[in-house]
Amino acid sequence: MDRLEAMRLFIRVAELGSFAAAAQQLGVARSVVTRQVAALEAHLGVKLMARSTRRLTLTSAGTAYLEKCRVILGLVDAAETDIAAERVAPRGPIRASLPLSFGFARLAPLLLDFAARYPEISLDMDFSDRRVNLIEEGMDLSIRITRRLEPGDVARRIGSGRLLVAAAPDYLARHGRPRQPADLAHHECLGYTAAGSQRWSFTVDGQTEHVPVRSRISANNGEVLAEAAAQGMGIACQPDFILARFLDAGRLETLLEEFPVPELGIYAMLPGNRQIPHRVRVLLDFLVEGLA
Amino acid sequence: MDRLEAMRLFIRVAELGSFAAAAQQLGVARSVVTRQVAALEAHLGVKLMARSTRRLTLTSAGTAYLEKCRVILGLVDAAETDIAAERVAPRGPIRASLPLSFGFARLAPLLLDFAARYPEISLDMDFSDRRVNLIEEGMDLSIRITRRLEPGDVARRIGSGRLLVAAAPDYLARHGRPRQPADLAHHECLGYTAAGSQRWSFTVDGQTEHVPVRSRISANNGEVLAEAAAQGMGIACQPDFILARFLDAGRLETLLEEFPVPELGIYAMLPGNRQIPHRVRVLLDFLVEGLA
DNA sequence: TGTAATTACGGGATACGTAAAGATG
DNA sequence: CATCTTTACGTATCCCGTAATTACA
Repeated sequence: MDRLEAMRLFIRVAELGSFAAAAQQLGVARSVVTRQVAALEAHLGVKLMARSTRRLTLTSAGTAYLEKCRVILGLVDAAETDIAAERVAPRGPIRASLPLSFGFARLAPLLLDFAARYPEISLDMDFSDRRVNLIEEGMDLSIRITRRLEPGDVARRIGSGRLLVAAAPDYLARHGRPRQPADLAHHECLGYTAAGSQRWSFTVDGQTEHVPVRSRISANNGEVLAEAAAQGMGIACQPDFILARFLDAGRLETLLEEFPVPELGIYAMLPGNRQIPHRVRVLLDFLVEGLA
Repeated sequence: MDRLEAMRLFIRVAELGSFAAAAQQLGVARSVVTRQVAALEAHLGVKLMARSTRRLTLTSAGTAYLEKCRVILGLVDAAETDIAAERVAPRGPIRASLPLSFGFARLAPLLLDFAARYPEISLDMDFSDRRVNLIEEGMDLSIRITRRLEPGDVARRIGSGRLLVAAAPDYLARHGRPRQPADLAHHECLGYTAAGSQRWSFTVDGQTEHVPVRSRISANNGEVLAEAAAQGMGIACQPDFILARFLDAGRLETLLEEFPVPELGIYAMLPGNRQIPHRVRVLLDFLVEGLA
């Protein structure tokens, strides 16, 4: 039984004081009203109204229930009205800051689809890897790929990634294949930024170990480092979505797979002090679905 | 579609992050869950969750709607829990004050039925016609028959009555039959209390007219006055429920029917300053139904 | 006796479960 | 390829509207 519909009928009957009038007003047969209200009463185990052919009176239970039905149906309608606002064609500009490498690797095709799908939204994308202060910059969102959020961050997780360690086949042929994380100390390691000493993290025997690695080359762009590794310049540790095409092409192969690297979260950092515009929520939904 | 059920499923899916888990937990087929959520989305015109075979994420609309669903279903459950309280067998004493005449005419059989129906309720009835102060007397209810309530009264209308003017056939044969209200001035009029001068009200040409009538006999008991009229002592103006058995027996016949007398309300006066006990509400419902 | 509520009943829509198909990691 | 979601499909159930029945003033 559809209880919401039954409640709607019950309210009308109570308001109009008549089954027949309620039936006519709602455009259904009289028997429907009778049965729905009777079913409601059966479900509750209580008579809601004392009826005769002439007069109709709510019982005390009916009076109490009537008010609750009004509240409930009001909330249902309100919820649907709010949802309806989500359906209007979103429009306006979205200013976003995206990591360059991630942007090219995964976001660009998605954003093209999005632009085609929502022609009324203009995208103002800043493909830089610098950290952006959302509020001062007036940005709507900034995508950040990180192991964990920091306290105070307001963000929505829109996807996941995993760091992989990989090198070119001929590099491995020349320098040997590392068998465990500690072996990396003897190799040129191509990680994110921060030249000189770095520490990469691995899970060894269920424990996270931080292994110091040597790196002479650094860059703030994963694509560049992946390309460097593919050319045999060293061992790269980069997210799967960056390495994917190199791996597919056979230019890189993964290493140390039995020592997993912590998962990366892909987050849309949001301004915490203002309402998220509808068009931004639409974009986020779109990205979540596209990155799934 | 049963939207409440769909909302319940949607909540479970969102909580468990899986259609299959929700289906198993609720003991329905997976396809049911899929269809219900899809139907909900179709009804709202919005995708509530982005799903893949591995990961399931609420959209922004879904997040907002989820909270509303929780509130709504919580209210529905609360309403049904409250109603359930109405089902427990009522018990305890009810102290009531009843007009003697009305009590005998109409209430006595109802109260007998009530006592049989609810053996755990004891009835402490004060059959007097004096006006009772509910609060000071500790009464649960006091039945009053009146044209209208006074400001500040707290009451529930439990029935209706109508004043009828009637006299015995042989009285009419001896004194003549009044044709209009003004004719009553020449008759002994048996009304409620207040001996000497009284005014009875009639509707004449759509206007309410107050007709002065003469009365030498008064009583605070309608049965007594009706009996007096039946014995040819005058013309009675009493509620239909009192005159009924005299009329049925042919001992009285009605007069001036084309001049209607205002309707009477039968009210259960209630204490306004405390909660009405469940057993009293049950009695009121019972009386409403019995008097309909 | 007439009006309103209820019940009976037949046809049609709807919803379920099983099972196959599709998608995804 | 294993798992989860979705779709296809046949069946059973439910629900509606018409019409007969009952209750009440």
